[in-house]
Amino acid sequence: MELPKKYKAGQTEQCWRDHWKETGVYAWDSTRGRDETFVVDTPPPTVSGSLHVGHLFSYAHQDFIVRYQRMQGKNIFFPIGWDDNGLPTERRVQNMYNVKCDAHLHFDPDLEFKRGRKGEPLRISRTNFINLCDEVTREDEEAFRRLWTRLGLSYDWDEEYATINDHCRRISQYSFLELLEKGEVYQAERPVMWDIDFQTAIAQAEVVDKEMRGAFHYLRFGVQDGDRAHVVIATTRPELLPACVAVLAHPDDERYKPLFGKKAITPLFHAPVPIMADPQADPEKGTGIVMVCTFGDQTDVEWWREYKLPLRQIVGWDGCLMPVTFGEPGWESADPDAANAVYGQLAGLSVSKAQKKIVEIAEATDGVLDRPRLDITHAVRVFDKGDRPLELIPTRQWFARIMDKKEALIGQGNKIQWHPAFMRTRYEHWVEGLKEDWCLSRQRFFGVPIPVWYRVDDDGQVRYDERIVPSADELPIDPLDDAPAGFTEDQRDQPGGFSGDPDVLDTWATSSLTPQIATKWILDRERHGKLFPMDIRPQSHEIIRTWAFYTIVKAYLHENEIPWRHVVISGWILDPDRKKMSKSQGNVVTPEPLLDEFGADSVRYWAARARLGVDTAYDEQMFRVGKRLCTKLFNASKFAIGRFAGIDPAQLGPEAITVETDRAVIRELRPLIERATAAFDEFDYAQALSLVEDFFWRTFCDNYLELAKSRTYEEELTEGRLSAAATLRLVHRALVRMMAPYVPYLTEEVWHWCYTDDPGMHESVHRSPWPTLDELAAVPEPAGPQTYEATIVVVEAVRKAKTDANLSMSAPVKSVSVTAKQPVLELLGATIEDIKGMLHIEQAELTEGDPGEGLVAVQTNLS
RNA sequence: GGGCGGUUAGCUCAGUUGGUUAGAGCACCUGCUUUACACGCAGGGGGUCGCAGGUUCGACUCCUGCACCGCCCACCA
Repeated sequence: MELPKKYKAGQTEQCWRDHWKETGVYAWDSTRGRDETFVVDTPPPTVSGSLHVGHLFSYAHQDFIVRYQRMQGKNIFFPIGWDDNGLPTERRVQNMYNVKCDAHLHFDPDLEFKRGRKGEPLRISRTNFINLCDEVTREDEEAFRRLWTRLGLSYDWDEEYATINDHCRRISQYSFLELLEKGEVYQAERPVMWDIDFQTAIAQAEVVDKEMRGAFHYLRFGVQDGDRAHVVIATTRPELLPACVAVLAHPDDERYKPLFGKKAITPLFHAPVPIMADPQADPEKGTGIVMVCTFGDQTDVEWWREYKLPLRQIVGWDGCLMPVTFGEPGWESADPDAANAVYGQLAGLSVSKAQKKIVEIAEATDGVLDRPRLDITHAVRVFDKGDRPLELIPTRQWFARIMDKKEALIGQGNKIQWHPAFMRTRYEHWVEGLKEDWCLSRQRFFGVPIPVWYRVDDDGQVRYDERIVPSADELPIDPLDDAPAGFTEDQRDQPGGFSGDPDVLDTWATSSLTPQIATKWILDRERHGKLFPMDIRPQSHEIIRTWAFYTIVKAYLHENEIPWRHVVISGWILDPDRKKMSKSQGNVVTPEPLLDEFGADSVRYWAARARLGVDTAYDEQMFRVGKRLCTKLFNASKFAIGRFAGIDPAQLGPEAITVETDRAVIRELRPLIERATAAFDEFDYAQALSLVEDFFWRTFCDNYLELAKSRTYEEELTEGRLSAAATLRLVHRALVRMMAPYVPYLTEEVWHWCYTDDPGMHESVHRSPWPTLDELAAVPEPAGPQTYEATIVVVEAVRKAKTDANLSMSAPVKSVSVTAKQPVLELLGATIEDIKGMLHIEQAELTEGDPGEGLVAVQTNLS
């Protein structure tokens, strides 16, 4: 056999990719049982984002675990999907094609689109829009597919899905309908968190804090029938003054006690509002008395509900102030003309402009402002994909009941093993901190339509309480394009007809079903039963509150189950300044050039060095280290295999291992296998790698290969040469397999040089069994436990002597005298010939005696 | 404000249930063309393990407090 001279990663990778594809080495076997199957709930990457090295990192982690499990004989279910629905894609499609989705339009199958079209945005139906999104994401998916394949991720590509395809829509809509049927999903009209740019409701999980500049404005409210003329209220939202419905202070607050039960008069709008006592009012904040508006913040909503205050909504869906008229019912004012004169200047303005305007007006009006404003910086709530602060706007939305299940959901979290374990706490705290039911509906387009129609009564009013739902076998449907059974399209939005729900589901409502999507759930209950609950969910920590949480919710609501037994959490890749890599930060490193330069195996090595849950600073040096390991493995393999290649494998069984040095190194291999296996069983691929790498480099290459080398060059097929050859084969074959999860290309290459036909092994290293102690059981233990250690002590002493004399390792040594106590001396007697051969020692003298400190005392005589 | 992580060599990180002299890789220094590999080999320098207490025969490891860094959550009149 002619082995290649140099290791070239790029050339071999493509060859093995093709080979794996042809042989179906990563395919799931649907006939095998659940207990011998390892099931992964793979995260479907958001395809509209840009690719960066962080992707390689966490996806490699999953693959290490999966490849180990596969070598443990497990039937692997490792699907891959693409998360393509959602806002980022919508935005890109709108810009690319200059289109705008209009939910009132109908699907036009003949519509054609051109990129970069000028002029007014073309209004198109939801179905047309979704098709367009679908088209665009297909290109992105291709980029991911190429990258994942290059990285050597061992997916079963037959299980590929995309969250917007018919299958996912079917599963997602079915989930919604089943929960509706169970009463776990309901519709309600209530104030919800609302993004004024995307003009949609959002859920608590999508809210983030953002530091923004603001100011306290001190407004003088009049007091009816009071001893004092006014109270001063501090507010950061003066533009909401027209929406003020009450004024509150703490019941024990002496400053305001006398005012409770009386009415305050709002400045500028002259609206009488009740002054009430409430323990939630904090005397320390602002001036200790607060105005309740519909709605400034979550507490306003609570007070509004508790005290059944009237609704005075002024902020519309677009974040602009709506027209209202003071003096009309619900808009009391002691001076409607003055109020309307002021409000007339605000109506139509955005909240931020309205704020500026009302402050101007207040400044120009006597007795409104009590003192100059106080500039502050404070955190406000914004949509995680948005920019401007959220508003609370009363709208009709769909919700899933989760508030009544917090305890149960924490219980579900406790049944799951989290890796690292402390990540469970994040989950728990998130569930404990939930404030509202999960808002499921979004006023968006590229998503899974809510599969509901409503009756329209004879007066043309939509009757939201009279729902029409499709049957399971009709799914997926789009209620804006499909008519419900028993109706025809011309009855849409007509008196006596029907109307389709215009909204789509939260993307998480679909993403939370990745297990059910992959198992095919309702479509194939038997298959679902074989795969669910799954074994692991790999993901990153920032989506514990979304993806992990919602998936646990769905599994609980549908089947009262946990979705998976383990959650494994990867850390982030940070840039060298320890900032998270993200497109918006402009600090991303694109992955393809790295794969070109270092090869997939080296990049995987870099990923494998990082433990679960630990953020890692990007360091290109690690790719070089990985590449070095690959080169070393290549060269050592070439050498080791070359030393036994000409010998009939039948002669190289465990019974051939007769020399003490060989038995000693195999004794060292045993704990390595045990410890690496234990680490991998805990998903600690980083620890396993560190153990294997250390053994490979130091014990195998630096020491054992050199010790055995002289015997392997013996001309006759002596017992010593046979023993060395058998040991090289046994140890090397184990090490290649233990490195296979990390460096799949190179190990497959090496495997194919000589191990494919071994009994008990597989054609592919990736289907060959992970090493076990059983493989070594037939090799006897060395005479004593310290053979290897004592031998290395001697070797190191002689090496040091050579180095101190600035000599080459091949320089001859006249003599070495070794002093040790009897049992150790005897062990050394069995390996001394190897030591002599390794270090070119002419004469060695073993003397019984006290070595002083240490196991062995060594005296080296160089010349 | 609450919580969760972290703080070990110049850098990046290991350190198994407390037990000799705290490890690795990178970087640095010295030497070595040695028939697998100079992408290598051999050797070396470099750390009072964030700070202060405590428990213990013994603490990087356990407890308490503090400081700093990161993250999560909350507040945000």
